[in-house]
Amino acid sequence: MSEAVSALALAARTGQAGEEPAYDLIELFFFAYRDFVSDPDRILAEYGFGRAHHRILHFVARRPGMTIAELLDILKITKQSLNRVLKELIDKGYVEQRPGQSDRRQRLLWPTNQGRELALRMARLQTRRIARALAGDDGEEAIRRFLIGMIDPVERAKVRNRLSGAKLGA
Amino acid sequence: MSEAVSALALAARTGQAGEEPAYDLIELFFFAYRDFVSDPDRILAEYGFGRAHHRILHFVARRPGMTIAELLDILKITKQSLNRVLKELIDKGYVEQRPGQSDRRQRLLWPTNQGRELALRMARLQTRRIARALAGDDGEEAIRRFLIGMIDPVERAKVRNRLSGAKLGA
DNA sequence: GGGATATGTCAACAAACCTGACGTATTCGA
DNA sequence: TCGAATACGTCAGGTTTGTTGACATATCCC
Repeated sequence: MSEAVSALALAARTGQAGEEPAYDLIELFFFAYRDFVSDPDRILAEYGFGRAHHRILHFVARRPGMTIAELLDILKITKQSLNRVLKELIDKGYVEQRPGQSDRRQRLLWPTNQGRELALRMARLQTRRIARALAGDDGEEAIRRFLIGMIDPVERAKVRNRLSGAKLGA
Repeated sequence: MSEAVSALALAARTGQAGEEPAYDLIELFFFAYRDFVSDPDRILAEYGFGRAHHRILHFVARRPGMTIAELLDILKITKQSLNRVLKELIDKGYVEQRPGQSDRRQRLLWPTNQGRELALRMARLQTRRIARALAGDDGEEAIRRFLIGMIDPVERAKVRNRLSGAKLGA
């Protein structure tokens, strides 16, 4: 047990990383993500939605009252790209727009009940997969640290704020 | 230390998963993957390639002599979709096709030197990110278990075989 | 009042996926 | 040995989701 640190983590520490690429982790990450997004895909198909709809709905449901600008910064896509998909979610009654209180140029995004339910349904499915992956394991904190570490340093602070501040923006 | 098991892992154990969705892990996974694939994106742009090229080249470089069928099973896309991108990689000299020895219907895929180098360049970049994420952490095995657990059960055995058998198929 | 900001929109295009149908070469089993 | 199954390629057309560039509108702030 407690078998010191892996060669990779050690290499990172000493600064001499990159002898042998971490092929297994690279591929595991690919396979894990491939299947992770396949869960919601099945539900979305029932509604005639795609992955883009899921991403938007998820963040709107999690952070009610978000601005367009913040959503763009999270998704890293253009506003034209966002708008096409967002419009469908609004037309079909999953998301609503309300003018900002302090700044009336903003059109804050809110989930409808329908939207909240759909988002929750997909989150539950993904949670089931995560729970299964964690079953009987006590390394959850290590995983959290790892995932945070995978994020661009510049983005990391933003993500932390978003995670802790979620749902409080309401 | 050794602070028992998380609520989520516990819920998975006891079978009563899914009270509260694991929003933080869901989102961390999204952000981590978003940035993970952005590394190779920059390199690919130099060559006029996209993410699809990367995935194909990666697996061909890792498992020289792979069949089309196996690649399709890994990527979970249609052969028409694969072929368009694969053709470009062949035309530009990053991948070669050779008839199978035992079964001459097969057109086995091999990386060229050029292809191997490009694949390695991107793998190194992703490894650097992974090494940074693991720096000073001893939870690498927990992460590996987690990622494997995220994969569809049916696929898991295949992935295990692929990981351990990689590069031996040559 | 005028510039910056937040957002929307029109148009054209590209990457990367899809379905469906059909063709060819090769293998394998009755 | 012949016919079905398999491995792969390809033609055609469609969808989703991203892009760039340009321009319009409403609001805020100095």
